[in-house]
Amino acid sequence: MLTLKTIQEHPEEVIRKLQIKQFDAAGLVEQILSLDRERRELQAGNDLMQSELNRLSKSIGEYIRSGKNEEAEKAREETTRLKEQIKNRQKRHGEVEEELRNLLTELPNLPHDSVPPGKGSEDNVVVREGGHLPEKTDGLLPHWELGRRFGILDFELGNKLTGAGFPVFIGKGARLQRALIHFFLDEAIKAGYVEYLPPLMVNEDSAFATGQLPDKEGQMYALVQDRFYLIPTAEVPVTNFYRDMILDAEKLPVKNTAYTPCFRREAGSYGKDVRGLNRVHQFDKVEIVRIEHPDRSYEALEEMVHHVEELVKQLALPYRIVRLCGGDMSFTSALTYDFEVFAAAQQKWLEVSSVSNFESFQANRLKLRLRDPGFKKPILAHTLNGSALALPRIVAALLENNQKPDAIIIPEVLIPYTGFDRIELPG
RNA sequence: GGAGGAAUGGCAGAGUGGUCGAAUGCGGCGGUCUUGAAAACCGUUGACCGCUUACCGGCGGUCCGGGGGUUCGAAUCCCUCUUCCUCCGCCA
Repeated sequence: MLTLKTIQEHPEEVIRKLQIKQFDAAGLVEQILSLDRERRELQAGNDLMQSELNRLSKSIGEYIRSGKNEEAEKAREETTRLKEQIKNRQKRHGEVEEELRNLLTELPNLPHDSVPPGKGSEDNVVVREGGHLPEKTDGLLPHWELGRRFGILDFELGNKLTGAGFPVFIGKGARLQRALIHFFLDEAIKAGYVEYLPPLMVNEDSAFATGQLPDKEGQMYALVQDRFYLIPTAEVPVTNFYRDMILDAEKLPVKNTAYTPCFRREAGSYGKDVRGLNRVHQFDKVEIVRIEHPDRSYEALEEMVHHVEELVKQLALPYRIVRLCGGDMSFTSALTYDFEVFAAAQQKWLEVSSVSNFESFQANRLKLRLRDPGFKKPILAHTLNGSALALPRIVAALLENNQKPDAIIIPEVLIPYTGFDRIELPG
């Protein structure tokens, strides 16, 4: 959520910057500004009347204590009239405030100056590539075939238990999952992140604060009876730790990491790139989350990109880093880098990580602030997060890229975690 | 699941209808003293909204777990939800 102050002080800049995100904000901005004027007017009037009422109430007390019952009765009558007025105006004030809040939550975050213009993924800018693309790809099997052949991954079984998009990992396949999670967490801890194991369900307040509600409600699995939501990413619980908090600026940065399963309905995304592990409803992910001082959040973003890059490098996967264009960015992000790895059999780039700086957009909803001696009042913190990493597509690429006719070779860095260096055909 | 108790400022903890944003202690910040520090003493110490102001600031409003109610007036009374504690039952 943008702050009202930003909109009041730079309305034309807000409109111009949101154009880069392919968002026409002119109408909304105007509505917000006029509604805010109304809100302030109402409040000024209400405060005045409330002040008068408080004064009268006090005087009644004094009259009664000094035995002036007649005066007390007179003042009492006056308050009845005043109270009626206040009640009506307060109702309107409340409505205006709610409406204002609703409108504010409709505005996306402003893109950073370095965000390239563009409409969709074709306009994203590749900032760096690494690893080696496979030389020959003839005859390579896609990972869903490999999963079946090697007996490590079963989609039909998941279908039977739950439905499409809930794969079951078996034997060395399951072990590989666990190894990857362990490896990713160890690397994050080495880089100074504190590990958390949070709840996998959150309440409405949490879902609202990180922006899943109200817009992306349809993307989450809801537990209707208890009004909980299954988390679509660890970002939700781990960022919500800091809801309604004022942190000491000196105690920054906050660097947290968490492994969680993630649950996504993926409504409306059927039909394209959904085969196998490319898009599933439940998957494992290690997330990194940071809370930073506004002065150094972009420095932090670069550190996070570097961290994720080291992970894909160590896994020896061909990768590229793209800076998302305005039209392809998320609602809440100011700047996002996506990581893609190349899956040799599908001959496709698969997104495995998204690293973003939300600046103060998320902090404003969270009411996450910093006490900085340089400022009289608490200032909004900056929040960032990134996947480090999401498992299914990493597994897809590992299987496809490391396949031999009779085995799948495990990357060296994972062997201490898996306890084996290859997955062989079942006997 | 049953019975009882509780939720107050960064923390501890007083306050059971009016002058209470709230005693007191601790912590934090500033000062006196000191070569420096500690101790002691003095002062100060929340968030949000609005009006005002060149700035310092000033004025008004809201906030005592959340929501609703009673009352001229609520931290205090009533209803409701949430969380925590004690006891009993059940259970991994």
